[in-house]
Amino acid sequence: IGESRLIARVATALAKPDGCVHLDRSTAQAHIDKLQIRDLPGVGPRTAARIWDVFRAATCGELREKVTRPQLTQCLGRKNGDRLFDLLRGVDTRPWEPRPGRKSVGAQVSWGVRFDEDDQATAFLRQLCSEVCARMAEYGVRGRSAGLKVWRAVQGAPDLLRKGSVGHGLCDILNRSLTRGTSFSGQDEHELGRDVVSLWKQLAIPAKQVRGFGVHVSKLDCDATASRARPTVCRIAAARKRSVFNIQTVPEWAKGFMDPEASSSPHPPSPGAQPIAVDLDAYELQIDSSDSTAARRDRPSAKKQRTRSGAEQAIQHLIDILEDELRAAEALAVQEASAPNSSLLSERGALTGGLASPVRIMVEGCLEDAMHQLVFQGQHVVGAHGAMALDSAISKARSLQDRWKGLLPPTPLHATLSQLAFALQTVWCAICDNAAEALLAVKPGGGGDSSGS
DNA sequence: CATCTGGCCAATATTGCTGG
DNA sequence: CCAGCAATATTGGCCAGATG
Repeated sequence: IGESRLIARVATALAKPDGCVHLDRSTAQAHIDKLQIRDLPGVGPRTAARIWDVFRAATCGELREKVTRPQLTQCLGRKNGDRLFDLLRGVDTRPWEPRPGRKSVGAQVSWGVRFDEDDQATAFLRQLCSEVCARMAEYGVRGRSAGLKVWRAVQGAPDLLRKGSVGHGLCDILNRSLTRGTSFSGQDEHELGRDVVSLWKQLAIPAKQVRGFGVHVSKLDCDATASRARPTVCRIAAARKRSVFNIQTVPEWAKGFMDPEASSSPHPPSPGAQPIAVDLDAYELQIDSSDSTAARRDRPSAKKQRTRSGAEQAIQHLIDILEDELRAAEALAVQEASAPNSSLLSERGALTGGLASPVRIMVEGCLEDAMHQLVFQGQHVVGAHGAMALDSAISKARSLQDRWKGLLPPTPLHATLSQLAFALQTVWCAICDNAAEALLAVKPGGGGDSSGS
């Protein structure tokens, strides 16, 4: 726990395993000084090497003592130099956005890729373009820029650096892109393929040296909020029926969930069931540091009070909703157990071989302690945290709330519960909306992990 | 011995900065 | 504004120690 993302990250590292550490700015500095420069966000191997070449500094403490802001901006550029100078002092102003809007669509394969002939590489690229177009069509976006990424094997690199016989091993990664006046749509597979293949030909790399390809379309001309990054179960559920999933507002489908007329769900919710959704905008949430800076002195204490109590209300609100949802889920489970063949889900399950094994949904919150594992068998919640029931998970959330009260700034715990709600909401949507199909689509044939997680 | 739990890491999917 | 490229974020697979 810290006042910035960087300090929270340092604290998290100190807290492992199985603990929790709260660092304020003054105590954080000593820990930041010990970090390797490479450990700072935004510093990769090239930047770290450059800093070593110019300043002969390997740790944050060394660099902080040796270098002025102008020296750093001269070495790394204005933006990176300024940012790194601040990070060295624990100042990290990056905002946290749980689900930023999508800005590109792509697909890449860099595992198990081997070609003998150029034609094979070209055919593979066209397939990749086809996949990208399918995703663009699914998300309903168009884009003007096509990008190609190529993994090229470093000649003579030792096999030790390769995982198994099909890993990409040590590679140079090359990027090329081009921007057009008009945009590609999901139907423009041929045009995208033509542009990407021309970028590939410009590189003139022998097909035998290729270890992977990536194709990306960016400069999207769409409502960036309409398609969220990181598609998982919710994307599949959403693609089937719903258009937007956004925890910050009550989604349309959640409203529909309450109205049997508006939903094709085979399982109309029991009377009184509430969708798990919370309007975060209704609460003023912010992380307060515990030190007394001028900014804090200037801030009215009444406002601080409101902030904290708003968050506590939000947490309570979420818990109430979760408990309502649990009751509704239990009622539905009982109803289903008494007439299993009446449900569309059961029919689909029979057709596809059913969900033979439980489906586990992992929910990771901001706090390790708040990790929950929900287990579904078919459409029934059969456990959480292994044998723990869903209500126990909620009890655990309650005990966490008590445990951290007074110590924890409001946001992290609230975020944890929001994420739990998010997952429940997503899963609940999927369950009510042909879950078997959606979940089997996630992992066709249920291969891999025997529990189908 | 099976399951739980936490952690690591490669693969995958973006995002954002700099220099021209 | 664009191309090139470095870096981050997220996911899933796997593993090993702990636990019952």
